Amino acid sequence: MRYSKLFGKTTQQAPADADSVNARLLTQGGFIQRQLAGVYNFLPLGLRVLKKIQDIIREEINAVEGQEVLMPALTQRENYDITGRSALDILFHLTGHNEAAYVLNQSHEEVVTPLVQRHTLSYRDLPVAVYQIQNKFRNEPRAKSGILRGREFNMKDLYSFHADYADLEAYYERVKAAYFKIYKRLGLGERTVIAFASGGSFSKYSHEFQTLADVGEDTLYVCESCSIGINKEIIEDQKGCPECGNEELVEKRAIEVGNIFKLGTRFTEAFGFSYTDAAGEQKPVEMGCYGIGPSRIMGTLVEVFNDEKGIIWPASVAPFKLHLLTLGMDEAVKEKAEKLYHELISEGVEVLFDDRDESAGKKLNDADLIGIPLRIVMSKRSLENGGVELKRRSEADSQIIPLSELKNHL
RNA sequence: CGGGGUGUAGCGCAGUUGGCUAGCGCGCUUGGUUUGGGACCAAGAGGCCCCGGGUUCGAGUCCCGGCACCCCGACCA
Repeated sequence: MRYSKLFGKTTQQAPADADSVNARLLTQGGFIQRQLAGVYNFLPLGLRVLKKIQDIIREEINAVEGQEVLMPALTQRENYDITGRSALDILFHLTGHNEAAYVLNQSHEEVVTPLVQRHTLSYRDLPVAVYQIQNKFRNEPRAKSGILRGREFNMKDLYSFHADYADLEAYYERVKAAYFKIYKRLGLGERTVIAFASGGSFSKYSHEFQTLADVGEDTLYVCESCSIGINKEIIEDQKGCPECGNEELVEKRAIEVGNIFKLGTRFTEAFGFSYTDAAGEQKPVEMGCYGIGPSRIMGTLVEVFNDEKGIIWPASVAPFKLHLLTLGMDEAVKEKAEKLYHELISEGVEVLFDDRDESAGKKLNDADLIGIPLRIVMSKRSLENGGVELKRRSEADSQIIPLSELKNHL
């Protein structure tokens, strides 16, 4: 991609309404554009990052036999009346023709349960797990912190259905393990802990995945030897670490980046979702749900990986693999850079090529702001020194390498 | 839902004891000179001053009403 043609450029001026580091840097970098409080446009650069996050999640959920579907955002209110959730404050309500009552889904239990029910009659159809990556709508009393807490936000939600509770528990552990893999691949593994939170009706606890960060809205009590946290909601009931009993818990701020629940029969019973077992008997279906918000992950990454110059993306989610730029007006240099750009593209390397006739300061600062992990500068000076300058965004020093060695650094 | 605040050029803002042709910085356009950490000179373009009423010789400015948005708090299966 040529930066000169990219839709969504950097801006030097921070937006007046940016209330957080992620909102400011993502907006200035040309990744997102605020529509209204808690609702954002994703520009090409931002969408590339979001898709990479989604793809990592998708791969790991596919690996635990989740099957991807796409459910509607719009649903008849009746489904929420059935489960008793239509009075939820966060639910957006709409009215259609003839006063028909609709809601925008804040979560999809009310859609997925009858959907799976329609296709699951026998024990032979169980277990089954379906998921989607789609936008959720929550009428938050106050949206805040850029894309960390939106009124419309992107979410991966997985739902599993089981013939008995033991099978649900076994699958729940598999998803838990998949989640750890996901955070590791996203570069968040080291600072993300699993936390015990209130469980709802059928299990003592649910589990949250919490990334430790000062900007976080949640207060956690962390056992540093087990990397386990306890949510503030339940600290009264839970004395000490549930794993090792350690009572020396450290208070920390964290961003909730995932949440998994054993729902039991809370929703399946409401819809009368049962199945016929091998003996011909009707049995209740046990259900679990598992969420991760890719857009919130994106915001979290910016909160955690930045410096005074801008974003420092982990390689796994960076919008491009390398940022190539020329300095100076020398025509021979420009031609050589064009040639390199075409070579890289033909080899399938994701490259952002800043081909603009801009000053060195502007181009280098833009590269720092955008935060692509690897920066390649080609200039008269670099060529005289034997090649191109290579610099990692996460490191202070650069080095000159011969063009022929560039591939070894990708 | 309480409390506070803001709507003026693409962005950030000034102008508000009523008064001239509504300004500044950045950005944008054109030409020229530049090019290793946000260059310089020159010439330009760009405004329903949130909306609707009212007062007045005269309203961005005052009054009434509305709308939108932002921040803090409460809230966040």
